[in-house]
Amino acid sequence: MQSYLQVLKANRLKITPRRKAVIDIFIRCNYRLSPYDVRAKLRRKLSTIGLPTVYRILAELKNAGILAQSLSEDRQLRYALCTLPHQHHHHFSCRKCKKVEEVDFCNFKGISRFIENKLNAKVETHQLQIEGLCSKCK
Amino acid sequence: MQSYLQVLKANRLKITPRRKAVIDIFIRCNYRLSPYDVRAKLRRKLSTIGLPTVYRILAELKNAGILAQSLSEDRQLRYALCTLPHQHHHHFSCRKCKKVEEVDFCNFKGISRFIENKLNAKVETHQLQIEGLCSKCK
DNA sequence: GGTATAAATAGAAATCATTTCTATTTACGA
DNA sequence: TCGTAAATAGAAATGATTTCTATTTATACC
Ligand SMILES: [Mn+2]
Ligand SMILES: [Mn+2]
Ligand SMILES: [Zn+2]
Ligand SMILES: [Zn+2]
Repeated sequence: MQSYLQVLKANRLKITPRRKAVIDIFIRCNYRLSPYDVRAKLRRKLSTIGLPTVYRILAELKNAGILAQSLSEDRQLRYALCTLPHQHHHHFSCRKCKKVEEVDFCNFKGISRFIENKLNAKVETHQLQIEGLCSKCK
Repeated sequence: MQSYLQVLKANRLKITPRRKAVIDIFIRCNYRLSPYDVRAKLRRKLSTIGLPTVYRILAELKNAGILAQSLSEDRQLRYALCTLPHQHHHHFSCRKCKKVEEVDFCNFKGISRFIENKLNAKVETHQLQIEGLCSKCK
């Protein structure tokens, strides 16, 4: 937690009970959570928290590199902790329990070369979502 | 166009002016289009077309394998023609002009093995979006 | 420890892409 | 040509997300 508070400071975000509580949720269990999920969990500790506050904090933590944002199949927002914020990598999430794990590996160069050769295009970004069953759920 | 009408029949979708017009748009220029984009183009040919009709036809064509669905950065729906519906592949789209091109190649096995070994998980699906600048725009 | 100030928050309200509903029209098999 | 299920238009609803504004709070400075 301490290091996350440093990140908040580095991003000029004040250390508030709401922000600490959101980070704490993800530290305890790193699953893909919707803003509603996060609020439900927050309500156990904080008597009140507005949904706009949840949305804002999640976006701030994403911008600070603490959370990774993704979209679920129903196109709604999901967030999970990202513990490798400064290196290029991807995330694996379990279809059943929604657990998220880091995939500190990317073999995208092959496709990139393929595209640059065959289409004569310039590849700039790629976005990969990997799903399956985690070790417990499979 | 003829072969697309076959696909409609195979999917028990009636051949209507609306559906033909939508397919025609994508055949003429294969770009990532939003439902609004599609309607704007349709209006040049068809006096009236309801937005719900556009949404429904796009979803039907996606289910029939004619269109590929994706999400833009603002999380809204986009569609483009998919000319390789029965083989696993990905799509490259130009950030500037939105042109979409098939990427008939996937080197996902490496990451998949990495995950199955390191996380002891079972990988089931992956979803890859590749963006950059096409040959004309770069 | 005060205090000033900008940042953060709650709650209500707005936004707007997408979906649902229903009456009418249309494609097409018999 | 006709009957019928499918397709459509237009209005309305939905619901996740964002905006707005008055109030509260964290913290830099003394
Ligand atoms: Mn990560
Ligand atoms: Mn394709
Ligand atoms: Zn699991
Ligand atoms: Zn281009």
